[in-house]
Amino acid sequence: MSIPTQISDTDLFRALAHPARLEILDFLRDGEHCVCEIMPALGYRQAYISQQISVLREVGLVQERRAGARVYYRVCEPTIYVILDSARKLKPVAAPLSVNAPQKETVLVC
Amino acid sequence: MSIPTQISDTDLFRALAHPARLEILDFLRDGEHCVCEIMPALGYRQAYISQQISVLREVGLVQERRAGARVYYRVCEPTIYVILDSARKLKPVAAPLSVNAPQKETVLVC
DNA sequence: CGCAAGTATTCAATTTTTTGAATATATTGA
DNA sequence: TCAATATATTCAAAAAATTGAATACTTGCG
Repeated sequence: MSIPTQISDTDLFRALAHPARLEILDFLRDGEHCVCEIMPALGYRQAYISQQISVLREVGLVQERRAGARVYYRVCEPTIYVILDSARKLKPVAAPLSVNAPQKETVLVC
Repeated sequence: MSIPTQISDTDLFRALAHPARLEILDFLRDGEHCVCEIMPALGYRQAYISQQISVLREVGLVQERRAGARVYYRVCEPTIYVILDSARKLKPVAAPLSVNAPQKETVLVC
């Protein structure tokens, strides 16, 4: 119940390191949506979506707006889309690991 | 032992969701460094650094260059610094959660 | 009030991640 | 070849994340 004064960068990345949460964030790109709209769009159970959204809320990525029995969520940090898009633009150069020539040099003991 | 053809965005964020790995990435901002340089700079054990670097390697963020007994690591995806810097620029607005006025509107059953 | 729709929370079992310890591998030089 | 330096890997115990199930809460309406 403490007021989350400052969210650490690792906490933010942890929140993003989850497929369903990324789907939710993507679904909120065009503005706010309530859980009952997200549910059929992404095909998850209601409780599951609430759980994941609560993680996004904890790190301050989304904000809620109550409208009757419904709660509309919206991303309150547009910067996360910069982050998401940058992450997806990363090249898939994951492997090669070109081990170059030994490159003789003065070797000092660490 | 498979060739990591494509790294998912969640895998990338998972790799970033760790304080020591972020420290390593930050330390590599100014270019390549070997484990024995990272060790004293960050104050972690050798094996620990190797473990964390191996995670960064798996997602293709760093590349190695052997020079004698040493292995120099460098970030091969400069874009991650865009991501890191963007993440840190996020406002700490994590809490307020201004629950607005109910805002009467036509309510449809989901 | 009582019910139904919409949403949130709690709990437990499973899975994954973390991390220290031990050990293995690679390279260089005597 | 042996020893020393540098790095990587393996393993197991602890900690944390995931997720389904059950349940609680909130709102509006009759």
